[in-house]
Amino acid sequence: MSVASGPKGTRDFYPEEMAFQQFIFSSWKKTCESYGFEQIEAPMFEHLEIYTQKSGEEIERQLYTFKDKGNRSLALRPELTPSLARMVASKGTSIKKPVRWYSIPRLFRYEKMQKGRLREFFQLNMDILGISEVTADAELIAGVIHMMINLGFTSNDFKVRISSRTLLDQLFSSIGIPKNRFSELYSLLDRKNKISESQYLDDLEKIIPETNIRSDIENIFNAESLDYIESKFGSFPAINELQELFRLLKFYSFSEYAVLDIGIVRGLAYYTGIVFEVFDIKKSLRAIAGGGRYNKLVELYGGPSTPAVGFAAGDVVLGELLKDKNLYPGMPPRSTVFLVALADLNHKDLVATAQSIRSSGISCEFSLKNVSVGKQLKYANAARSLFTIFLGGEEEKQGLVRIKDMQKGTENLISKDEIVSKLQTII
RNA sequence: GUGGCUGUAGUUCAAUGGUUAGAGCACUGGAUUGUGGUUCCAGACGUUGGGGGUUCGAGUCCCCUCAGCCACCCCA
Repeated sequence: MSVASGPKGTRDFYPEEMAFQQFIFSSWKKTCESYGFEQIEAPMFEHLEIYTQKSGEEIERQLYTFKDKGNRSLALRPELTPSLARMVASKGTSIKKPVRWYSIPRLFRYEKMQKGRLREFFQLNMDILGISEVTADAELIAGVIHMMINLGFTSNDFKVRISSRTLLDQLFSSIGIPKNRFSELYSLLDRKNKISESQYLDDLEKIIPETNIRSDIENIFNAESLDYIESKFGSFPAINELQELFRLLKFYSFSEYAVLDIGIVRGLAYYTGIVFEVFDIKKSLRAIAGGGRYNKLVELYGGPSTPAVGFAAGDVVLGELLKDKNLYPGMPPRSTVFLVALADLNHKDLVATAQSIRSSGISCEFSLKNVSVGKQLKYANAARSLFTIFLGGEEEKQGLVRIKDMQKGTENLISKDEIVSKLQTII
C-alpha cells in the first residue's frame, strides 16, 4: 500500500459512497422543501473571529485556521450557525421574517477521530428566525422528526430528547444555587450517564456542599415528567412552555417520537431556551442531531434582536444508523437502458439509437468495445440497467428489435421505430 | 491534548522466531462469436503501513513514526 491516502479524517467518495450520500441528501432536501424551507449556502471559510468571539480559546484547538496572503486570520467553518447569523445580521431589518432556511454545509473540525466523528463531514441545518413563540420550536422539532421518518426510521429506532436551558436555570435559582455554579452543574449533568453513581455523588458534593440542596437536585435530575417537577417545585414559565411544546407535537401526531430528558444540556454557548437531541433508541451512537433556541446570536453579530431556533444533523452518524437498520436501498441504475450490438450491427446505427433514446430523457449506454453478446450483458449488469435492447441480427431485417427486462428475464419483440415510445410507457 | 488496542493482496482474514507469506470475496480472461445474475477453469494481485534495531534467521520480538479503532477531553 504505497499509494497516498487522503488526509486524516477525510473520506473519498467513490460512486458507491456518492450514491449513498445522495440518498441522504435528496431525502433531506425533500423534507426541508415540504416544510417550506429555502436552501442557502455560505463561504467554506470565515474570519477566525466569528468563531472565537462567541466561544473561548478551547474552540480554536478544534479549528482549521490559516492566514491568507493578506495576513488575515481565517478558519474553515466548523459549523454553519455563525455564518447564518452573520447573513441574517447583515441584512438588518430589511429581511423578510420569518426566515425558514436550510443548508447542507461541508464542515471541518480538527478533532481526534472516533467512530462517527471525522474531520470533514456534512450536516443538515434547518433554522427558523424571527419567531419567538414556541410554535417555531415545535415546527422545527417536527421537521427533524419528519426528516428521520422520510429516511425510513420509526419510533422504535430513535427519539427526540427535549429539555430546556431556561427551565434548569429557573429551577436551580429557585432552590438557591448561585448562578456561578450553573456551568459546573450542566457539565456534571451532561456526564451523569457516563460515570459511576459513586463518582457522580462525589462530584456533586464538591459542587454543592449543602445536603438539602443536593436532594433537590436529585429530584430535578431524576424527574421523568413535567407534572412531577411542577408538583415538587411549583409552576415556572419554562414548564408551561415545554408543556405547550409537547401539546403542539401532538397536533403533528409526533408525540411518540418525543420525550422529556432533563439531562440534555447541549454544549453550552449560545442556546437560550428549549434544547433537544436526537438519539438512536439504544443510545449506542452519538447524537444524530441536536439543536435548540438561540435568541441572542444574531444580535451578537451586530444585527437586530432576532429570535431563532435551529438544529443540525450530521451525515456520519446518520449514515451508520441507516446501514445498521438496512434502510439504504442500494445504488440506483446507472443507465436505464443498455444497448447490445449483435454481430452485424454497424456502429453508426448503434450510436444513432442511443442518441434518440438519450434525447428523450432516458439514460442509455452501450459497450465502447466490440465484445461478445455475453460480455455486453455483463456490462449491462454492471450498469444496473433495467432493460437491454438487442440491435441488429435477424430481427433487424424485419424492422424489429428485441427488448429484455433484466430483472424478470423476459423478452419482447418491438418495432424499431417505437423504441422510445415503448420505453416511455414501461419505465 | 491523554491513555489502551490493531496495521499482512483491492477487501475480509490465515501463517509456533525457521524453506518460495496463504484462503474466501472482488477483479481480469475463458468454458463452439445471439443472452447476464448461478456454476466451473485460469490469471493478475505483496518492499507484511513506513523507518531503524535484536537475531544465524523477523509478518512474528524491541524502539520510532504514520494510519485506523476504543476510552477520556470536547462535541458549536
